[in-house]
Amino acid sequence: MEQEIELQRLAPQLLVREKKEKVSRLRELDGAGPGFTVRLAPYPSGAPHIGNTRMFILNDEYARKYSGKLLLVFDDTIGSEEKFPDVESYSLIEEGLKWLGVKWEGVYYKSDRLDIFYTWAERLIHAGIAYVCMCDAETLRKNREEGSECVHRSHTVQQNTGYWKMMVNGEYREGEAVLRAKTDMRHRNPAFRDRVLCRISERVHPRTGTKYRVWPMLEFSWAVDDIELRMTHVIRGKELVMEDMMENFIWDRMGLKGPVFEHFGLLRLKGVKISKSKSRAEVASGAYTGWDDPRTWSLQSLAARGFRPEAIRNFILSLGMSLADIEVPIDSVYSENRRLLEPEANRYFFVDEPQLISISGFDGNSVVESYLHPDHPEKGRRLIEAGNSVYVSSADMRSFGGSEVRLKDFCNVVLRAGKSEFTGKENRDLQRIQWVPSTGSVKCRVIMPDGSRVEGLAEANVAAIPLNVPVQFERFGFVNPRGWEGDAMVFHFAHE
RNA sequence: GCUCCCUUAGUGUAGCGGCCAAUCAUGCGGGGCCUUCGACCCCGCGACAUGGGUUCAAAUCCCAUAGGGAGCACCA
Repeated sequence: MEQEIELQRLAPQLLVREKKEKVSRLRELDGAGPGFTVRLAPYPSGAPHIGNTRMFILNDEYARKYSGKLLLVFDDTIGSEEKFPDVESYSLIEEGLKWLGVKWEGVYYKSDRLDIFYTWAERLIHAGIAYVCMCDAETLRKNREEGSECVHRSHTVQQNTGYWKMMVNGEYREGEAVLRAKTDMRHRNPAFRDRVLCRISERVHPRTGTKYRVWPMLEFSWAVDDIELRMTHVIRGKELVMEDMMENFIWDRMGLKGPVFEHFGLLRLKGVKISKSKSRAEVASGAYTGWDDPRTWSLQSLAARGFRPEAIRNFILSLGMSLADIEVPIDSVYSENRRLLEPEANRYFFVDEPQLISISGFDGNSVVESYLHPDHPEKGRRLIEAGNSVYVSSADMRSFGGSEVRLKDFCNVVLRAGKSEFTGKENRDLQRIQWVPSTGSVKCRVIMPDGSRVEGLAEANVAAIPLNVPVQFERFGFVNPRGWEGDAMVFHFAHE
């Protein structure tokens, strides 16, 4: 402390703290340079949601950082009973990415590339790295547990080539045959013992119908496409590390060099439940308003709430590339967005659960003038016609009933249900509450993040505000005007 | 259970053998300002999981322990 005082006397300039750059720099990736190429691999089974944005933004951000390329590769293999591609998801994803400000060049579809996968499968068979296995799922599992090899493993290349042709030609039914990699049946990780590369599915694909029945597994399709599409890096969540091993195994055996793998840890948002399959069902049944329903947490729903894409990006970048699994409160996202909305959103009065009071001792009407934004007077003013009866919110009545409050910008009253006494117009340091006139106020319906609706009244000025430009309902929160339902104006609630 | 990963203030995060008496944001406490309980400004609080080792020197490298997470078989 003494030293600091001394330093202050001798060289005050040394004490001036430099404001560090706020932008969090992403760490450098190994081997990144000219030609840097990464890919985005969304699975088209619904709208993209906030949980998917980490992958989107990190890939986009690194592609920009290294002036590289970002390819959009729809990972639309056939999936499973629970997880299957659907046709409207493709455009939902592109729409979400555009909104997020992700820039990609080139769109690819795995479902267009089956012939390439087949060619590679044949190469693996010829190289003796892969074989057709006719064990049923149960037997396969049992053998893996025991580490024992089945008879199919020792078939010749010629036999496997024949079986493979039969698979592709439809001579086996779903579940009757798979293509497996000859990794090692005694590998320490049981899941790695002769993994399945391709399997048969008789489901209908939204893009290719029933044209193909043999579909690659994720890691095989990427072992192929990370080479074919010339990726230099793969940035993916760490839940996919085992897939790296499988891709590397294939490349090693074929004498190929693949991209550098980079991972980020799992991100959980505290207070956010996302279930894509549930959202999909509720959107389809009409229980949700659509993909803009806040309960989907889709990018469409965030846009509807008035989120700025930069807020999401700043939030994701603040987490960096850490491998640690983290749980971050959703409020962190809100505070990033508030930072952007606060200086811009105009202010209006809104009362939730309106309750009418009359003001005794106050005669006549007056016109109240308020700033659209208290910190930016240059944005102008708004006028509210005030009379001797107004609505206040029931919550304020409960909290402040009986005591003197200031009806903001208007007058002071002792707040009572029914008759409240006028106590003056001067601006004293009282609890301030919002209010709206008894006539001419606009009925509002605010859709909350949990899907519930808050009904209330807002000052008449809101009827004329542009849609989809977020405003602040003072002491209520930031809301985004979306349109009208009959005589009620509909808003989506962003956050406080 | 098996395989892999992680651990720095309440929550995130920077840190890559000496520049660390550890960064930034948020949070919390106090004060200021303002016609919002919002925003802004100022001051303060608060962390290297534990134990061993390597080294002249460890938040940083190695080992063990504890805690947390993920993956686990024909989903991506």
